[in-house]
Amino acid sequence: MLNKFKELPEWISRGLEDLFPDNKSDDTSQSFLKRLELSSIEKKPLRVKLGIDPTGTDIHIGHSILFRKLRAFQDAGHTAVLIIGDFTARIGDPTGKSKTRVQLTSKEVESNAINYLKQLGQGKSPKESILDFATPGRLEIRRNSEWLEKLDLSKVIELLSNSTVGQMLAKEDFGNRYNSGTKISLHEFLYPLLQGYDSVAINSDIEIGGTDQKFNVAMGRDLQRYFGQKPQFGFLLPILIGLDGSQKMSKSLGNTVGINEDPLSMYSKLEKLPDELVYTYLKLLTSENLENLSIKPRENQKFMALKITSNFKGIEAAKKAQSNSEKLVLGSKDSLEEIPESSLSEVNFPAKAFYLISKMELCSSSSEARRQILGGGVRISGEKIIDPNLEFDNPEALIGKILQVGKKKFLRLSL
RNA sequence: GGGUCGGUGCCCGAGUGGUUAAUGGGGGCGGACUGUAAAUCCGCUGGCUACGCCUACGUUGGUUCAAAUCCAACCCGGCCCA
Repeated sequence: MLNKFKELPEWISRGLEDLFPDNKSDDTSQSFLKRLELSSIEKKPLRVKLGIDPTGTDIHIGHSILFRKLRAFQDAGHTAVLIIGDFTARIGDPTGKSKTRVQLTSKEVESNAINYLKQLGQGKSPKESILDFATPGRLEIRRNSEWLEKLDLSKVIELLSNSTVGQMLAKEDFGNRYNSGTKISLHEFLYPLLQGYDSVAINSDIEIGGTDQKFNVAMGRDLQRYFGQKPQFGFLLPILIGLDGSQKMSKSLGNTVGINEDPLSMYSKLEKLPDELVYTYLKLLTSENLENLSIKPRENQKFMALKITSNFKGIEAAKKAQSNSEKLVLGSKDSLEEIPESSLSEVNFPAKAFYLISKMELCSSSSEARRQILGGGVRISGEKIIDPNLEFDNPEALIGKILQVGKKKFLRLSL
């Protein structure tokens, strides 16, 4: 499958799912290779667009595939144009949605945006960050309210005239929703056009996106041509399947690994990834050679988890996470190097077991805590407790002990 | 705007006056097993320092000893008509 793009350098083709247009002609708006050549002849970096809508607060490793590719372009000397969709976030990308998205206020959007940039490594050295924020000329950060807010109605109508209802309904998501009788608000039709107009506003040469973005990216080409620009290339990367092994990684499905999770949690989630996905994760999220993987699935899982974790957290932290994770499984929690400590100061004594657990935030509610105890999932320093009403008169008896719910949630009690 | 159908717990979906925190499935969580997995089996799945109390079936009122279930108005969605 990599053969599909065999004439392209590895740093470009790795993980690439679709590149369009992909003609062999000499036309620099039809052949990606020619466009690349032109850029190097003219010594003019390509402008590589990636748009993010700051709708949530956490970036997960699925998103990072796109950023990794963007970074690869930066490292090759091109200019990454990161578009913060502060305006479009207020509409909400209908892509992949089965219902209308909630609209956000501009305040929420801005604080999300700042959070995103921080997660991408703003302020850090290129070595430690996901994108290169530091090298001059490699990164341009733009907010699309800059130009979208200024569009007046006549311009909007002009944009709208570039597309048809048939085209919109041909787009999978709209089509499905239309056919299943789910609401589609008119303003949602504007979204692809606005995203496309972003490409015009920044004069992009390439737009990076997930495969689900094909429609929107293609719209950018149409509009660029309409406005007399050389149309961009669509550079589509796969949508990462989440930890559940079946659905795309997405926060609302709870199958994500966030890039600002602590190393142990990141590693432990990754090391139990379904076997079928291990290869894909290695391909999309690391630069490792995929030729000589182990024949033992378990080894590969660990290798993958280690590599990805060290990508985000550094090799030291990743190794530590691996060894801690192993100890965790063997049940010898006492020997763990890093158990998060948690203070009992919020707990009123005498305290019953279920109350203690919910207060320590190992369960989401005291009822939940009660159930966990009854279900046999709670241990104090390795010893299973079965009575939710077990009472502790004072904190002294608990200090230093490890409170554990299930296999993954635990902490050491302190004053 | 008119007609019509519908809005139930994380999701889907039963229930159409009274043992109801509400059948069932999915998902999730916990336990056993295992490769820390998958598959399988078992249990749990509103909240509250709890043998009791509170909040829940679009919203607000009403009828009733009693309502998710009946009535009214309103809000939201689908479809048909304009």
